[in-house]
Amino acid sequence: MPELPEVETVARALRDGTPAGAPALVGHVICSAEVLWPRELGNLTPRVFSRRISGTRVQSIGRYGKYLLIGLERPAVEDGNERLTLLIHLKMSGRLDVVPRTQAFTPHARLVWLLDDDLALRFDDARKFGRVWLVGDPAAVIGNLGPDALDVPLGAFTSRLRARRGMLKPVLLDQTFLAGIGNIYADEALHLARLHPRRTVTSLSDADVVRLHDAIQHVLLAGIAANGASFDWVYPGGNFQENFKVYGRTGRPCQTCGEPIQRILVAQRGTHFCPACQPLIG
DNA sequence: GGGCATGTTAGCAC
DNA sequence: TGTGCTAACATGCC
Repeated sequence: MPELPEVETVARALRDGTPAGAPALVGHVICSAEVLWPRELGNLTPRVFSRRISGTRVQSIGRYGKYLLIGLERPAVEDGNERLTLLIHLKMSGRLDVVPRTQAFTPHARLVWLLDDDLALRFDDARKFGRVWLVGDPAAVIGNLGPDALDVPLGAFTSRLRARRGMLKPVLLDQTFLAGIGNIYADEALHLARLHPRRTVTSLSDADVVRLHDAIQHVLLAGIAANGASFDWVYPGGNFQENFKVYGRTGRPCQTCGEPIQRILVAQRGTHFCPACQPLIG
C-alpha cells in the first residue's frame, strides 16, 4: 500500500493508535523479534537483528519519503543510552499492525516483534518485496534520497527540476529527485497540473513548474486527508481511490472535460492521463 | 494461463 | 555522466 500518503497513514497509526482500536507503538518495549522471511532484512542476519533490537523502547515514529523510521532507545548503565533506528519500506504489499500477541498469524507474516503488555508488532507482506533495516544512522539507508515530497519549497523544487532532463514522469518517480511520489500520485499530480507525462522537463515553462509543485502538494495532502488509498486485495484502509481523476480510469470520461482517459506506458509503468487536458505540446 | 499490480535495483546500451 | 531499457525480486488477482 505504499506511496507517501499511505506510509504517512501507517506512521500516524503507529504513533497514535487507530480509531478502530489498534494500540499505539510508541512507548512500548520490544522484547524479542522473530524473522520468518530473512531476505526482508536489509543489513543484518536474523540472529544479530533479534539480539540488537531486543530490550529497546520505541521513542518516536517518523517518515521520510516512503520509508518508516522507528526511533529506538536502549537504556544503558554507563555512557549514554544507545539509539537505533528501525527503517521499514513496505514496497508493494507490506503492512504493519500492532495486535494482541495471541492474534492468529496471517499467511503472509514475515516479521514479528513481541512487545510488552502482551502486544505484538506484525509485518505482513504478501509479495515479499518489503525491507527492514536496523541501523545507528538512518543516512546509511536513506542518505541518497531527494527531499521529502511534502517538504520541498518551490525554489528548491525548481532548481532540482531544472538540473534534470528527460521525460517528466520518470523524474517524478525518481526517489533521488523527490522522495515519496509513486505511480498513482505521479499520474494524479500531472493531471492536476495539466502536464503530459511524456513532456520533457526542459520544455516546462516557469508557470508549468509552479503548477506542478502546487499539484504535487495538493494530491499528497488530499491523499493523507483521506487516510491514503486502498489498493485491491492488499490493503483496506483509506478511501482516496474514490478521488482518483485518472489512475485506473482508462476509457472513462475525464471529470474536467469529458474526454476518455488514456493509458500508455511511460518508463515501463502504466500511465493514465487525459489527452485533452494534458496535451503533449504545452 | 497470460497479463497486470501501489516499488526498487543491477546491469547494460547509448 | 545521465538517461532509459530490461530483468529480477515474489505473489496473487482478474
